[in-house]
Amino acid sequence: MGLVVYNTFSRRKEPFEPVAAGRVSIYVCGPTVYDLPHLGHARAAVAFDVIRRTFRALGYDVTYVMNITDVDDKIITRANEEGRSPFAVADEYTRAYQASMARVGVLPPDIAPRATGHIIEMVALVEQLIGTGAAYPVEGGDVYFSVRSFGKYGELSNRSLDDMRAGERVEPDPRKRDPMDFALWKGAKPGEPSWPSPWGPGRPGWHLECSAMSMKYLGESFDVHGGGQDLIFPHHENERAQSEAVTTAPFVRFWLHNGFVTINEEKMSKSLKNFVSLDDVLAQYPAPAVRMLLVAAHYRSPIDFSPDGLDEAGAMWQRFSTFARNATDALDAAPEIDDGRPLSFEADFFAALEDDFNTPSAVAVLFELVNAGNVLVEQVEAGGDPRLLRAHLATFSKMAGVLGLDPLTQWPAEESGAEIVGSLVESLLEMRERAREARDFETADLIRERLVKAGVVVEDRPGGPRWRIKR
RNA sequence: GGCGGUGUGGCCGAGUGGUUAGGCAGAGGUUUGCAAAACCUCGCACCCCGGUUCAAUUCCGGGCGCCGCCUCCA
Repeated sequence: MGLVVYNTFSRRKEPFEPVAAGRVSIYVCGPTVYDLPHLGHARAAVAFDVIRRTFRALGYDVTYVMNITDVDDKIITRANEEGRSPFAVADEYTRAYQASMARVGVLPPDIAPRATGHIIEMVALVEQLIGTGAAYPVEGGDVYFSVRSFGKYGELSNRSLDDMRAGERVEPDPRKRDPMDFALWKGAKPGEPSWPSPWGPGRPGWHLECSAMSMKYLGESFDVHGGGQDLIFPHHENERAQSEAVTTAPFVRFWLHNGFVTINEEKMSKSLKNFVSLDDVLAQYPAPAVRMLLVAAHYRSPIDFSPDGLDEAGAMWQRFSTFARNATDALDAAPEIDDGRPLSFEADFFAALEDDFNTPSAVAVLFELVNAGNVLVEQVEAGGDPRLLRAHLATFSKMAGVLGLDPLTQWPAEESGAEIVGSLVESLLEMRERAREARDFETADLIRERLVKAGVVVEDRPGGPRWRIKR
């Protein structure tokens, strides 16, 4: 089979072939840190986290870079509103972003470069662009990129400069040669953070950092560049223009873009003020449910956010985690034998992921395994051969882990005081067992009802009761 | 207006030229002191109109609906 990936550039699926055999270099546009991350950020982070894990599972040596944009108009605006330094704002929300993403199981990138740490590289890039005639400085310390100088401008987003001119909405800056020219470097205004440059003190334009940092860490040509669909134009178009105007080499082989999270069928975004912060969602729903919601749809499709959707995703997750636990318990009582035979589920699972990271199909395979596995659990509990179940559980763990949804290795109890709660539940269950032994079911049921009310589900098993927290 | 995407059973959501997606919810059953969990069974879906074909939800053409980008945005 082999991996096939949808490339925004060609607008079709293509067989994946990396620049260097066996290795994959990935650059994903990270957040501009001026506010708390919302569900949309989580969607992008999880989408590319799964993509990254898939590459790894397929045997590639992966280098994964996600930047932090920590100098930007909005950060400055926010800092001014709050009367503090832009650096403090950026630092606060960088931490918030990293912490929130970790909560939904996103692995930290191999490299997480910050724009402000790469001013030298960016200035050098601008100098080279001026040298080739692709950029020009103007009065006021700004430097612009000349889109007309780059013949391939518009190829990525599939639009022509002439068509776009019709859509001009703001009156063009008279200093620009073409209205579509964009700023590589912005001359400093009073009160703004700035760095010295040949064109006077200033700061980098938004697109510049990604060109400078991706090429620094991954080379002039790398394999995968990712981000939200809203970044295709102008951000990625401009990045490509800047980069290739200097190197003349193909900047990126595969452009991947994730779909949006919507609310009431409308894009979630800061400007529409309809966003839900990730932390707010996590305060009400378990993290694995949130991740399940994101993984149960294809990464290029929109996902509509709703409480019902999260509840359903939570139910799906419950089925995963219940199986893992039931299987583990059944196997604990069984002899340690493993015949190491690969199951057909594994081939189906990876075939799904190799088709443009089709996580919904992959999830379906996991459910099929869970179903077969649950049947085996009962057989093993009845004294049957544990080998097949052991293989199922191991395979399940491995595959679910590729999606970042392995109940066995992830999602430790976040609740503070979990141990205390645990011992209290155990005590109550002990009393309930005594009541049950005395056939005092009234008392036994009362205890169980109270526990259920508190969010604890009790399961009576042949070997004694078992409980779990349900939200 | 330009460009891109999309329309699947109550809901979410894959996919395919003729053969079971999967899940959630719901109904019945097995099991259980009762539950929970699990298992079994059930609903015969593919926006509309043409066309190609022995056969189309799947291909082609047209139409309608919805979403996104074209300005900062994951």
